[in-house]
Amino acid sequence: MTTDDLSRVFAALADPTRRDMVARLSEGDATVSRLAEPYRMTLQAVYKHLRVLEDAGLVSRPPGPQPRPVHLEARAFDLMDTWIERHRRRAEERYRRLDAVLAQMEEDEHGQDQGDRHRGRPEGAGHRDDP
Amino acid sequence: MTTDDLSRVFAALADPTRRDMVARLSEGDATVSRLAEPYRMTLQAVYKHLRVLEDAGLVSRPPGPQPRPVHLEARAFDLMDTWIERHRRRAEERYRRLDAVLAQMEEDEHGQDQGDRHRGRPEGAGHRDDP
DNA sequence: CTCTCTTTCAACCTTGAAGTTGAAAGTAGG
DNA sequence: CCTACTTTCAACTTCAAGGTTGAAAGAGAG
Repeated sequence: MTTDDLSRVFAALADPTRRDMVARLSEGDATVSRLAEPYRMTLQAVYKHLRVLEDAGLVSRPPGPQPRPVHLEARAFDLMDTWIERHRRRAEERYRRLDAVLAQMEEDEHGQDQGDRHRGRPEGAGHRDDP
Repeated sequence: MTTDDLSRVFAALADPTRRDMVARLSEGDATVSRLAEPYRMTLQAVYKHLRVLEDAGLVSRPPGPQPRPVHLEARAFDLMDTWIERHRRRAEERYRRLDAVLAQMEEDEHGQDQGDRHRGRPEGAGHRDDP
């Protein structure tokens, strides 16, 4: 089911430790050992967290000489941002247009599936994250 | 460890099904059975997902008569939004001010822990999500 | 009252996430 | 070369997340 990009980003940020790492990296790149300092955790665990952030595209580590610094990829925020904004906007717009709400209520009460609002949904397979 | 609010919201949206539910709810409230239609999943599973969304504050279900509709709480997006924007901004600002980067590099090379940047972290307990 | 639909509770299974330990490669620098 | 630090690989534990089944309450409609 190759978890999609969005899922990876959200999941990555669902962990407080990882969020803290991102927060600190937003103030500047850092070596892993330096990054790991605050946490009561094995170094390997920190590397694991970094892998998750890396797989989500939130962080990069340029190849090369040994102490390779961790770098925040701020562009990775865009994915979430656009998703969130899209739906926030949809919801707010709907909230403003009262008529739409009323139409919805009528449709629901009459049970007539004549309304073309929620028709032809894919029924099971593909979701509709980013149409 | 009472997972904090942010973690709950991010975790809630880390699941494709749940994200799809939110996407559809952004177009209008819906009854649970209607919401459940597209998914190849037990009704109980859908209720579980709704519980997660509800606990995250992303969704509400007014008490009252039986088919209680599910409603998107668009305000719940604000939490994530401010978090994301805060760090995105920090990162971008840092990127613009080259001098800061240079100062950082010097500090790192000299190894002087005189910099008050990362000092006195709570060592494992409280993180610094929303100072 | 009874039948049906909605909603919830509980026990269970399976899988992945987060941590740990232990050990092995790389890559310096002395 | 040897020593130390960084990075990764692998096996193993613990526990919660997503699903399932089965059954029990609540609430409306006949």
